[in-house]
Amino acid sequence: MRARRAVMAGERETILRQWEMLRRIPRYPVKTTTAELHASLVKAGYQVTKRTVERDLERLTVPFPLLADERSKPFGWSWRADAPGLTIPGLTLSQALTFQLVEQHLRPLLPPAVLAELQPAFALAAARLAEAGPTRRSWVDKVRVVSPTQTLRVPPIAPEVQRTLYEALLTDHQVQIRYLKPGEKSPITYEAVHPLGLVQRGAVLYLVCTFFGYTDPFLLVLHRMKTVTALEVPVVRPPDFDLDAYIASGRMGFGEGKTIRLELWLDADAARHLTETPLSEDQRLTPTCDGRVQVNATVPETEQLRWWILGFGEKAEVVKPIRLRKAMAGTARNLALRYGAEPRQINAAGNGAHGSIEEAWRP
DNA sequence: TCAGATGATAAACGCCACTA
DNA sequence: TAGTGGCGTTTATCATCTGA
Repeated sequence: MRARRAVMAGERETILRQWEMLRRIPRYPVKTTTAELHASLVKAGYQVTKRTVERDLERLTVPFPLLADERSKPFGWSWRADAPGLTIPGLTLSQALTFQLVEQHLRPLLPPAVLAELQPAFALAAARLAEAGPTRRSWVDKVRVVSPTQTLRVPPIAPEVQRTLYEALLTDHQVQIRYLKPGEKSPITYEAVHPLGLVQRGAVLYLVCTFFGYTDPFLLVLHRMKTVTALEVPVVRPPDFDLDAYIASGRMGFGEGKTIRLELWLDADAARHLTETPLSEDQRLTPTCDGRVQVNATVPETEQLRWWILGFGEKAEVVKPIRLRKAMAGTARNLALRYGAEPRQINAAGNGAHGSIEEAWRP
């Protein structure tokens, strides 16, 4: 009886040690050696010989997808690249769901190498949701992220371009980019581009970068890049550059980084959502005498702001700044011209007739 | 200067004895 | 009886030497 108990204690020790070993073996292409594993286990308090580690590895290769690179000594041990993750305790349903959401929505932003590393976790999450049964599996069908604006198709990005650029961004190295500007027939070459950040805006991925020795950040669109070549030269970051501050300045909305004090009159129903999702920290909403709502807020002056206001149609009226009001009035005039003309007239005249419609429109 | 030979060292593995 | 340590053998790698 006492002997059996001692054997069981030994078995438990062996299982714990082998479990520790499995945790210490990296995923391919990273490898570890028997000596490294042995040193690591000894450090963790498992006083065994290297010979035992060798035997353990040999045994574990049968039930687990382990690889031994025997092309040279010492052998390199690793988990197979496609091996499922080894996690105890297993993923909870909410963790599995989170992984699925991450996979769906961050895939365009994650470097291919990072995605490859996370692939086993994604597979584990999918398996966890699948094994939860039909009722729980429907979780996946119950959660969606939708765009508040018109959905556009994602433009294709060359995998090699994306891989090289992400790698350079991760390791802070300069790149050479062949870039096809819209309307151009042949690409131009930017010799030494300093990647500073990556921003997804709707369906488009932008590289925030500097080049030509300028410190003012510039935007390049990933799907217009024809080739990206990594350079062995470190990135020089502008000392005061901050990606969050850059985005907050409104540059991603195609502005000049200026802010304006906006006064906008909105129909009450159109203004309702601003009570829950304000335009800015200092936003003020004031009812007007004609039943509308006066919105005052400090916002970046961008094209995106104009598109947002135009999206309300006749329900929005810009009061201040005057410059923006005039721009909106101009857009409205042109719209009235377009919609006032018969489609046949537009086809015949190319851009339509103006006279009577121009006169009929009163700001 | 370079290719081949040689020796030292390290790693892998087989085998045997011990132990709980 | 399974797990382990330890020893001997085999093999690979690397540094050094030698001769063309």
